[in-house]
Amino acid sequence: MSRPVRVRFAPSPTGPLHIGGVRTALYNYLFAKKNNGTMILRLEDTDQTRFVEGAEKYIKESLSWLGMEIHEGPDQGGPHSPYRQSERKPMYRQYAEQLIEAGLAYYAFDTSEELDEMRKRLEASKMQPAYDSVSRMSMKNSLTLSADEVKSRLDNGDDYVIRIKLPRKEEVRFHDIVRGWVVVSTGQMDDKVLLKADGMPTYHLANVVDDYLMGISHVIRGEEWLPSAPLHVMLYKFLGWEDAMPEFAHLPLLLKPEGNGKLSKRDGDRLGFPVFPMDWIDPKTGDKSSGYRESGYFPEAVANMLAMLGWHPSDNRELFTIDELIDAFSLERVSKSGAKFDVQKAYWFNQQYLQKKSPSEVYKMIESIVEENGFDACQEYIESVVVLMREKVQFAKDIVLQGQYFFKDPTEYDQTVIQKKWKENTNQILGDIAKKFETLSEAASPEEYENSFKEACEYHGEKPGSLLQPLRVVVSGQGVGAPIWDMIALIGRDYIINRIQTAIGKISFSIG
RNA sequence: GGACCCAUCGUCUAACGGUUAGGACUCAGCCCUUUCACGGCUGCAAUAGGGAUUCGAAUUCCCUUGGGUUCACCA
Repeated sequence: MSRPVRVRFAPSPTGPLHIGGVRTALYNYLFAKKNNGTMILRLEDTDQTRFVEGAEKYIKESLSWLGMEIHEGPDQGGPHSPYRQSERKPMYRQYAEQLIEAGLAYYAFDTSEELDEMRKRLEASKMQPAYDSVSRMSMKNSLTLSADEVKSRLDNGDDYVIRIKLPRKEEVRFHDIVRGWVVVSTGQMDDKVLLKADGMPTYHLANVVDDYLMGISHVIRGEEWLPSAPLHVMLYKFLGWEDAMPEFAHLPLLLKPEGNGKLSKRDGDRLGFPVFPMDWIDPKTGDKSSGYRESGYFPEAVANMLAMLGWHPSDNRELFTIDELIDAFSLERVSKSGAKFDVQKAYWFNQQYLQKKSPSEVYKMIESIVEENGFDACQEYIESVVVLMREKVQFAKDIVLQGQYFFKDPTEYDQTVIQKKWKENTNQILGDIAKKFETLSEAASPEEYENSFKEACEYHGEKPGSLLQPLRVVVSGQGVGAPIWDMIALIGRDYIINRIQTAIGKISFSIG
């Protein structure tokens, strides 16, 4: 009961880390930190055919971007090095052989053609196409072949795999922290391969052996592993490690926002939101998948959002820093059902974090965007823009993109506002407003601009409200934007006067 | 298809067997701001269906339906 909490995140470096995988990592991390435990990163790279250049680096960078620290792993080392399964290859065979000696596993020499044939045959007779306690007796393995033939095949160097020998009918039951008791009969399972012909272990063997060797106390992983969990339980039993078996927690899946099924790479492309934590360029095809980081999301916002997709505290709180998540997290409050991803909610989370950031933090994020757009402004000016624009946008970059008028004169003017608000004398009044502004000092306050504006309106007998939108359009080109007087004061008297004069030369009143 | 998992507003979710079934996102309206946004208030909106147990069921049990995962020498 009181053994130290040791959890692992065990991705396969076959591509970019999926956002669902990120959430699995996050839950592992939160659980570890909550219980003063250890977070281990283990690379499950036993399939040499699926190795993808850069995937391991991508995984580590993603975790680090989101603020998850790894306590033991390929980079930080640890008492159970190495942490890449390919480098642990020699360790697995002995356990497979131990099972053979105990009569709990066997050699199988079937070719893939023979396996296909067997499956087709069983399917044709409406049986489950499984390599199980029944069908194994008609295959080429150390259960059916004579001891001499097995030995000669082995000595001969023939290809073989090692399969687990499951009892014909036995109930396997285990407890899952999020799902309760799960019961499956071995009659429904098949004799899975443990050691492949290339000498590498399959996931099942490697996973169980490593979890045992590394003292893993809790296996927290996606629900897609639930069907193979009984096999893992059998392996613990067969290897005599029942007492050290970790507790299981199978997490609900992240589902498509619309329609059915698991969230996939294509959904992001189609619906316009990232499915990956960071940008990823496929080294083979060159295809680019966009990530949260490059899309302008804050790592805290992404972590917060992910945490709330499948977990919920006992109160109604939704905004949590990582430390607060650690404090509040518990596996018992993870939900059972899959969660559909909601883009709107993701925007909302990001917006909430944007509001909390200090101007200088936001400045750092958008500095490069200002430059990329060819704008020239000092930090102080940009930070003032941040203060005025921050509440209107969901992403920091939109401060620049939607507030371009802070950095350059408008070249186009919102036509719908012009059509709606312009009257014969509008240009004339705007011109008078510009003249009023000329009497102000260069460092005039927002209030002074506002008063001058009101005086001009009054002089013409116009309600200020009817000129407010036109003024905004000639100054910014847009019908909506930052608070107008603050905006004008920040841009500066001479620029504003110039903009008004340029605009009234371009905009003409027309009836209809 | 077999096995397993799941089922509360459109979405994420809350609710010791006793609540007018709560919150958040979205949407609509109002207030604030002489615009927009933020914020505040209000509204729309759910226990998949059927049985059983119980004084009482969203909550326990069974069936149906629906959805999901998984059935490789991939993880």
